[in-house]
Amino acid sequence: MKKFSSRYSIAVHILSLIALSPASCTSDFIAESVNTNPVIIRRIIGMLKKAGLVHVRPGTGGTYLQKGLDEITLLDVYRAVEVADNGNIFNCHEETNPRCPVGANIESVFRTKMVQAQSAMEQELDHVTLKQLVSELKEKSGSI
Amino acid sequence: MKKFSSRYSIAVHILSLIALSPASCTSDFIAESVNTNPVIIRRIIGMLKKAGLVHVRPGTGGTYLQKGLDEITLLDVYRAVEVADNGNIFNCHEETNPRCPVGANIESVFRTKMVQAQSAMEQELDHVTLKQLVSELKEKSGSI
DNA sequence: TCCGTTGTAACTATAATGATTACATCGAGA
DNA sequence: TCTCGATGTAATCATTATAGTTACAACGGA
Repeated sequence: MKKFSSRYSIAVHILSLIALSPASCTSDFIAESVNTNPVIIRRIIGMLKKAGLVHVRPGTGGTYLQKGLDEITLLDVYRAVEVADNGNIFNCHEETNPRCPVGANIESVFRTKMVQAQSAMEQELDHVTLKQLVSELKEKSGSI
Repeated sequence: MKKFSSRYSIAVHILSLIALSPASCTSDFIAESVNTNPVIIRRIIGMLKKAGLVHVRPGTGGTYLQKGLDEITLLDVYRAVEVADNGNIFNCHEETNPRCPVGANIESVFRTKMVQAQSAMEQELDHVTLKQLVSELKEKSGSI
């Protein structure tokens, strides 16, 4: 199947870099760490900006977190870059046959279950702050 | 972003139909309730068969559940039709810069968090059996 | 044997993703 | 003020998953 795009992991990567070295974070620098094109980085930063997570000074730039590291959760980042129209990650086929007892009711029953499952996932994401994640990165790298 | 395909909801639809009226379940009949092409149905039934959830008699057909209704959970169905190579729904960008403290460690840290979130979702799916779901369908439709 | 059904292959259209080039614009510093 | 480095964004392209459709071989009960 189709997974989530790598936008999400890249967004977390970007925010971690900003948290650790706010000075030198140009899109070129970040792109080198992520190993992709600077435009990809700028696009994702644009989403993070729109979500109010970072502030960017145009021109000779500079990107800063707009909240504290412990105020940003993985759910915030997820919502910033992986937004479906209504937020539901589970698709349900529509326009089923209304004269069939299953076709008439499958959508509402199925959706209810999926909302519960998705909520469970999002709660997990909401429990992890960027602060925790960055401190784990520091541990692993030993330095910095 | 990209949602899960509608294969999943269609698979649940198919299994519900089989549970309710095992006799008349040809792919044409099911396709009419789902409102799609019979080939789509046959493809999905093929996946359910491969997962050991149903048994199909070729030729002048007939499709039957291979387990009890209360032995099949929404997680079983999910795994039958929405399988990613390694089962992970969250993608992580790879080949990051190993000389960067973030690039070198982001993948393992990120993956750990995502596995937890995904597990929470799958546990929810595992708690719902087809039996429950079908009984809710019956309630809603009043009849059958 | 006949006919309805399944099992698949092949093809098309659509959409999301990721990469890339190009360029207008901004703003700090010389 | 002018230059230069950086951002913001449009446009294009290749790749991939999904969904729909046609076509046809093969199966098996009546």
